[in-house]
Formats: sequence, C-alpha cells, structure tokens
Amino acid sequence: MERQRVSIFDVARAAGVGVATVSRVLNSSPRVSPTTRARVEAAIEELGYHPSRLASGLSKGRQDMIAVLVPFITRPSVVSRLEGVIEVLDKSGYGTTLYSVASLSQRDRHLEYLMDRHASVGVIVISIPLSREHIASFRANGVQLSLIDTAGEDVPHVVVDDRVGGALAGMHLIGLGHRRIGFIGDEDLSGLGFASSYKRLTGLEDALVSFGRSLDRELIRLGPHGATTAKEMADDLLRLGNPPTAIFAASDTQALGVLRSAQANGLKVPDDLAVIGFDNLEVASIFNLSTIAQPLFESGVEGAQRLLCQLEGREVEQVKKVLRLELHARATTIRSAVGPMGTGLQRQLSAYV
Amino acid sequence: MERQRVSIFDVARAAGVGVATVSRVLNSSPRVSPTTRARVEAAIEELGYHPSRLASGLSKGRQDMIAVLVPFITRPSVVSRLEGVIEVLDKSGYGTTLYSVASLSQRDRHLEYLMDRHASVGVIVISIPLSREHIASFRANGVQLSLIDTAGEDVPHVVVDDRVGGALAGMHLIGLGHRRIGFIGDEDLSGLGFASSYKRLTGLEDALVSFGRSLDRELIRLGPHGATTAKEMADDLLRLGNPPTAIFAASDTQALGVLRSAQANGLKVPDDLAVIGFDNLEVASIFNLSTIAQPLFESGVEGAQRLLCQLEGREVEQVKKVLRLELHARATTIRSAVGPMGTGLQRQLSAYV
DNA sequence: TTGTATGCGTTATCAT
DNA sequence: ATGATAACGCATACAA
Repeated sequence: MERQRVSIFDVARAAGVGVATVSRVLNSSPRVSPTTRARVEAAIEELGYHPSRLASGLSKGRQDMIAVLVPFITRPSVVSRLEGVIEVLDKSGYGTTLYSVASLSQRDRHLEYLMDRHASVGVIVISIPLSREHIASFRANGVQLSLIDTAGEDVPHVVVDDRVGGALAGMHLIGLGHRRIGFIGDEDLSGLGFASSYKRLTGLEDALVSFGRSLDRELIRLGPHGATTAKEMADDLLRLGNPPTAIFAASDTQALGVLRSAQANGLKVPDDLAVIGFDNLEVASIFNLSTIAQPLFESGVEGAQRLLCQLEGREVEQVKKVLRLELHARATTIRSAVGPMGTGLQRQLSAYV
Repeated sequence: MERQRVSIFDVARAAGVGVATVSRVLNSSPRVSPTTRARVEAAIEELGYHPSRLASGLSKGRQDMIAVLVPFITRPSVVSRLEGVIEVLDKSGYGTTLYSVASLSQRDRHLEYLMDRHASVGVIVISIPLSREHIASFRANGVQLSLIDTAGEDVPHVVVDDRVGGALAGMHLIGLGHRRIGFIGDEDLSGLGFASSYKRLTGLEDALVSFGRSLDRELIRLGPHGATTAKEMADDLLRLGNPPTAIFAASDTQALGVLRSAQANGLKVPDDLAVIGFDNLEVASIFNLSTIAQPLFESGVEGAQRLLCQLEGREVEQVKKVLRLELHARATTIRSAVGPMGTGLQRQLSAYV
C-alpha cells in the first residue's frame, strides 16, 4: 500500500503555523522569525516532507525544469558538451530534461512542446540550428534560451569558428607541402541543417585559395557520420589515380576511419598520407592524431551558465561567445621518431585563434 | 509581452461544451459522441491548445515523466544504453528526465527525489547498484522501476553475465596458448559499487582455474576508467621482468590504451602481445580489436520496454533477463595476414552464451 | 452522453 | 510576522 503524501498542510499543522509560513520557509523568505522558522524546519525534517515541484510549478505558472535539446547522442562531441551542461545544471536546483532529436519532425514536435512555459523555464539547444520563428516563439512564451554550437539572433550562444578551424587545418597541411588535400565530412541526411562539416570544408578552401590554389571537388567525400563510413570514403579516395597526400577529416571519429584506411592500404602515416581531424577527443591523443581542438566540455558549461544567468534576471554580457580553436599537430601530420602510434616527441603547435 | 495561456476552459467555451468533455476528448475516453468530439478537436486546433502536463500531473497525482539515472555519461557503453532507452521512451508519450550521478551523495540525492510520485511514474536505472532499501522505497511510493546492467530483487532487470564474459575472454586467450595473462580494469573510486570490471576479472580467474592455473596478482592493474590511464597501466605491466603475453582489458576503451602501449613499446600484436577488450564498440571493429560483444543499445531498448510494460499494468514476464555475450575474435588475438590494423580475413568466432 | 463541482499541493494576495 | 484564501489547469466523481 502506498503511503499518503505529506503536504505542506501537514507540516503547517505539525508546526502549529499556517501554510503560507511554511511556504515562506521553503522559499527562504526573509519575512519569517527565526523561532518559527526553526519550528517549521523541525516539522519538515520530522515528517520527511518534500515539496511537490508539480504543485509549485502550477502555482507559479512555470516549472523549475531546464530542457536540453540534443542531436545524435552517440557522437562523442555532443556527449562532451552535454556532460558540461549537466555538470552545471546539476548543482543549480533545476531539473534537467533531455530531448533527443534525430529528425525534422522530432525536432518540431519537441520544440512545440518546449515552447510551453509549463514544460520548462529555459531550454538549452546543442548543435541544432533554430529558425527565426522558433526563437521568436520562445521569446513570446517567455521561455529563456541558450544555444551551444549553433547561432541565433539576439540569443546567447557559444560557438567556435568552424571555418577558421578548417582554415587552420588547411594551412597546417599546406605548410607541410601538401597540395592534394582530401576532405571527408558529414552529409546531413537528417535535414536538420548541421553546418559545421560544411564550414570546415569552406575553411579548407579559404586556406587553399590564399595560396593560389583551389578546392578539388574530386577529393571531397561526404557521408553519414561514423568511423566505418569514413574508412570507406577514405578507401575510395586512396584508390584514385592521383590520390591525395593528405586528408582532413571533419571529426576525430572520421579521422580514425581514415587512419584505418591508410594502414589497410599499406600507406605510411604521415609520409604517404597525412591525416588531421577535428575535436581533440581522448582518442586523438591516444593515437597521436593531429587535430583541431575545440573546448567541448567547456562549451556545455558555458552554455548552461548563460542560461542560469538569464534565469536570474541578469543580462548575458556577451550574446555571442566564441570559444578558441587550437591546432594540435601530432604524429599523423608531422614525422617523428616513432610514427603515429608511437610515443615520440609530440609537438603541439598551439595556434590560438 | 507573453501571451495568455489557453486552458481547457477556453477550449470548452469555444466548443460550447463543458471542461469535462474536453478532458475526455484529450484522454480519448470512449464516452463522448463523435460529433462533439469533432467540435472539441476543432476548437483545440483553432486555439492552438496544449494541455499542461503540470496541471494534469497534479490532478492525477503523478507526472507522466520517466526518469533515467545514469553514471558517467562519458562512457560509450553507458551512452549506447541510454540511446536505446531514449529511442523507446521517445515514442511512448512519456517525457524523459535525465539524472547523472558520479558520486554517492549525488546518487542519494537523486534517488530521494525520484521516490516522489510527483516526480515521475517510473525510473530506469543504468549500471548503478541499488540497495534493498532503495528498492523497497520505490515500491512503497508506487514508483515503477526497471534496471539495466544492474540487478535487484523482484525488480525487472536486464543484464549480461560479466563473469561468463570474463571466462570467455580467458578461455580464448588460454586456448591460444597464453599462460601469463594480464588484466586491466576499473577501480571504483566513486563508491557506487560498480562490479562489472571485477566480475570480468573473476571470470578470467574461472578460466585459468579450470585449466589448473591461477590468477597472478602481479599482472592485475586497476585504475580510473579511460584509455590514457589504461595505457599507463599497460606500460607498467609490460615493463615487468616477466611481462604478460596477453592482456584482457575490461572495456574496449581500455583495450585501446593497451594497444597504444604495445606499439609504443615496440611489441607486435598479437605475436608479442595479444589484446582483448569488452563491449564491441564501433572502435573495436575499426581497429580489428578482439572483444567480448554485449548488446548495449538493445539493453536500453529492453529496459525501457519493460518499464512501459509495467506502467501499462502488465506483468513483466521475465524479471531477470540475461542478454547474450559473444566472442569476436579479431586481429588483436589471432594472427592474420595484415595485423591488427589491417583488413585481412576477420574471423568471428561467435560463442553464444 | 454531458455538465458541475471538488481536489491535487503550492504560491501569492490580501488581511491582521 | 503571520494566517486565511484565491488562483494555477486539469481529472474525475457525481449529478443530470
């Protein structure tokens, strides 16, 4: 048999006060004398009382919940960001609700629900582009918004410059003498409009153009995100009559597939093929993979803090916050004593952007 | 300015009916005539009405929310499970709330909150051991429970037999002629009581004992989960006067670290050192890593389905569901034409358990 | 089949 | 400083 819920009324009776006083104690209002406060707190402890968020939310007209909208929770980069978000939210007193979206319809369904102030006070969106209308609706409904890895007009967002990141990778490879540079990136099958892979490619083009060269369409392969498909695309590239001498992968996960392809094809890295990724996941340092590092966890922390900031009524000082990218040149682009899996001297050319 | 919320009352007025009728339509009660139903639905559409989960929950005495308790969201294995859970929950009509726990105090805080029927109708716990008292409390409060990768008396749970998995790995290595087998696993710093690493070690011991041998404590290293620390532990093992000829890592992530260590130390895999992992993450197939495969995503799907089953009032047919483990013998234990990173013949000895 | 009225557990507005 | 009471939006027992 389920025990009866102990309500604010029970506490009030036990403490010999009115419900309003108990409510004041709960919300730490200053307008209550120390003695009664103590009595109430004792009663709360005694009865093992827990306030109902439901009732509180209904009464206040909004729920003390923060929703987090994420795509493809399988991707390590998304998970790292989410981790940062949770870290902050967890000690904030707000509950965290997770909404995973993998398709347009799912996105719209979730967004429509989240517009409701009864659902959450604030929403954190990770890597999912929002339309002007979406943002306007949130605003109209009084639901705060904080964006991570995606931009939005007049909405606090924390991003990196993917295009600059791509250029960084390109410059690095060009500086090493590479002229035929392949690219392996994402094809956006979901229709959600992920742009980071494309932006990184554009950055690569920037780098090439600045050296009087241009992007070779033949050396570009786009496909579903993942190491396995990346390997297949790299195989494809390496089978070309005039294959690339370097490959820039839009993520470390994909770079792993490229690495795998190189070895399967008997190519030495970085001599026969140079490889650079993006993200700087743990696996990158393990495999001595050159990469463009971006602060994933920090982006989550930052995004969550900015939402909390708004909820406290403070203005976010810097609506658009750009996090730094950093080139980590390791053994898959730079020859060292021991090769890409070795422990040789690991040069970290940190190019701060 | 925030627009006024449209409530069930507005809909009732617009449709010229009572609120109860609207409520019946919303909850698809059969006790409403087709014509009025149509009128009400039209009004709902017209006004863009969305029922408030808050109010509904308060009225019903419980929220249509399902909480998911997860540890270390960074681990790919946990993420895969969570992915499965979300996949199912997402099309169930319930909301999904995520609670991440990394410490004992965090676990207790979250559990205490989740006991509340106002917080959620059901709770899914991933990989976190629950005490008898915890389980009893959930039951007393009428909150349904479903466990994944952790056991519980009389509570539906889906698990694998980690000990058998360890034995499987052990038998495989022993069968290949290895006698000095090292183990690299997790040290449970959190105090939460994760046991899978330990169970896998016990399984390895079972295998050794069945061959008249015993576990060599000298060859065991436990440390914080991660590829980097695993590499360090492997380095340590390989520096031994009489180093192991094979290493069983408690997870693929850790096996990656071992692989890295082997190459850094100039050891050929699998000739100088055989390596086997656990989980069969995507990275395992990419790197041709031998491993004990467990159905991670499926465990999430199964766990979520079992909770939904209970919520529909049906009994879960099989309280303890054991998922199958499978040995994938690949190039890090079995010599092939191209070695661990190659694409040679990939034998998959599937030992169903 | 449909409408009325009450309760769910809080917060907030009044009084006192 | 404190207490009584009206919302909050919905579900449901009861009445019609």
